[in-house]
Amino acid sequence: MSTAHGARARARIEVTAAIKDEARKQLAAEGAAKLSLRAVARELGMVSSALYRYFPSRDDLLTALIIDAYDSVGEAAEAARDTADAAGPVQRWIAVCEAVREWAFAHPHEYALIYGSPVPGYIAPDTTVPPASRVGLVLIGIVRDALRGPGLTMPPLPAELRPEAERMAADIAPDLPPAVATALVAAWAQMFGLIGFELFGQFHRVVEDRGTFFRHGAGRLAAGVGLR
Amino acid sequence: MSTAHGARARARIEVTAAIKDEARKQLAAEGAAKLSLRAVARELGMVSSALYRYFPSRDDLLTALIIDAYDSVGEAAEAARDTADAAGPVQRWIAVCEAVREWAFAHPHEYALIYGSPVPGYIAPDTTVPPASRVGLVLIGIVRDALRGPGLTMPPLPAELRPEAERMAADIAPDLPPAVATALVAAWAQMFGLIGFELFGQFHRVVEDRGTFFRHGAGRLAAGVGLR
DNA sequence: ACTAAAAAGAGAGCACTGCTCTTGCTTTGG
DNA sequence: CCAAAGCAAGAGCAGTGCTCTCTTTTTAGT
Repeated sequence: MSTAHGARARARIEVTAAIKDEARKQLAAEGAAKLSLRAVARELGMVSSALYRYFPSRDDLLTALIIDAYDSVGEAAEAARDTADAAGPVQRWIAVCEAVREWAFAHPHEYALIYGSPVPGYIAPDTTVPPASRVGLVLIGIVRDALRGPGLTMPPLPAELRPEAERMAADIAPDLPPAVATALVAAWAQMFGLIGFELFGQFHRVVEDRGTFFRHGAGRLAAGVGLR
Repeated sequence: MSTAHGARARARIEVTAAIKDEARKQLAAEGAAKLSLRAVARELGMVSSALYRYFPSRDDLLTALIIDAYDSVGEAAEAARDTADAAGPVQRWIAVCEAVREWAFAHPHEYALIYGSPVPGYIAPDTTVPPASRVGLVLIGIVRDALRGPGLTMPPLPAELRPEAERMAADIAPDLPPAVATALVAAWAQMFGLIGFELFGQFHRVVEDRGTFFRHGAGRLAAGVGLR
């Protein structure tokens, strides 16, 4: 077991969690750029150098927060999918999109951390890949179900894109037609375009009734993938 | 004239430009977070406090760079529109999208500055609004031209979105049908979703032939607005 | 059960940051 | 011609990430 190694290992887990919690608090309050190791340590009543026993650098702390954020938004998407279980594919798609949007507005700085500009010089380790895929996998699942249920309207696929479309489909969802997989990836990115523009203020003085606007946009994305 | 105020005013303009140039250099090299007033001053052979005569704070320098970046990408979009003058609306739309994408990859840190996460605590002054509108205005212009030329396929507009759609159209392009204006705003945000995801590494191990993928995506956005 | 090794905390220190304040010098305009 | 405004320089403050050394505590092997 992981608790087999006595009191020290247990303490380590607790301290690590406390550091992440405090860091998340500061992240939510001030954003990633103002997240300070020294401030975290100060708040926890420890000296700054002691913190380096748990996270070798500020970037490592950020990486931990990034993974947690991906898991958090992924969980929100999965929960929305499960709640809208009985509804049709389009309704479930929209429900998931709205859940992601709501998560983004509840955790703006964490959203910025994972979907905004990457911290300069920072390179995400491969550890972040699986958590980062969760939202995409939810969307893939909805389309997959639709394929076995009411079917899909096949999106267009020009000849020049066919090789890449087949490669992508084989990579991310071998049971989906290449045209659908391609449209899905595009819709996935476009959804975050809508959310990001709204969250980062680009809709200022442009869109007012943003909830309705987004709901309609999400529906059109679903149509673009072929859901009906 | 602006040169009426003698040598001192001229020097001020030159020094201001030199500061912005050096700042842009550092921005391109290391990103906004590592842009340091002291380093800029050092490189220019002046002491850091002297720089505050030109920009009252780091944020003010960033604001100047943001405005320049918006103007730069706007200019790129306008140039692409003018070059593709003879082509049809869809071709011109795609040309503009590709120009924006190319600008983004030529100036990744400037792109992150204006379309990525806003600097925490930073609030964009209204001075940035007109430059920020230029890309959108180019897209509006293409759709407007299409309306007077080959016509448009009207995008769907649900009843619940009609009031907001009419508000938006009146605000940004009174000569466009509300359904078109709404689809246009969405397509505008979605295009930056595609570009941002590619630029910020979300397509890592997902999309390989990204140029072809984007070209097709831009075309589908055009279709979503009703261009044909 | 004892001891060598590993882990953890504390503190000082380095090089850097944004920003302020004071002190002189130079250009400008009445 | 001379006061006023503009500008540069330097010192200094409070903060940052990170490293190094020193001491104490806990673990693990014989």
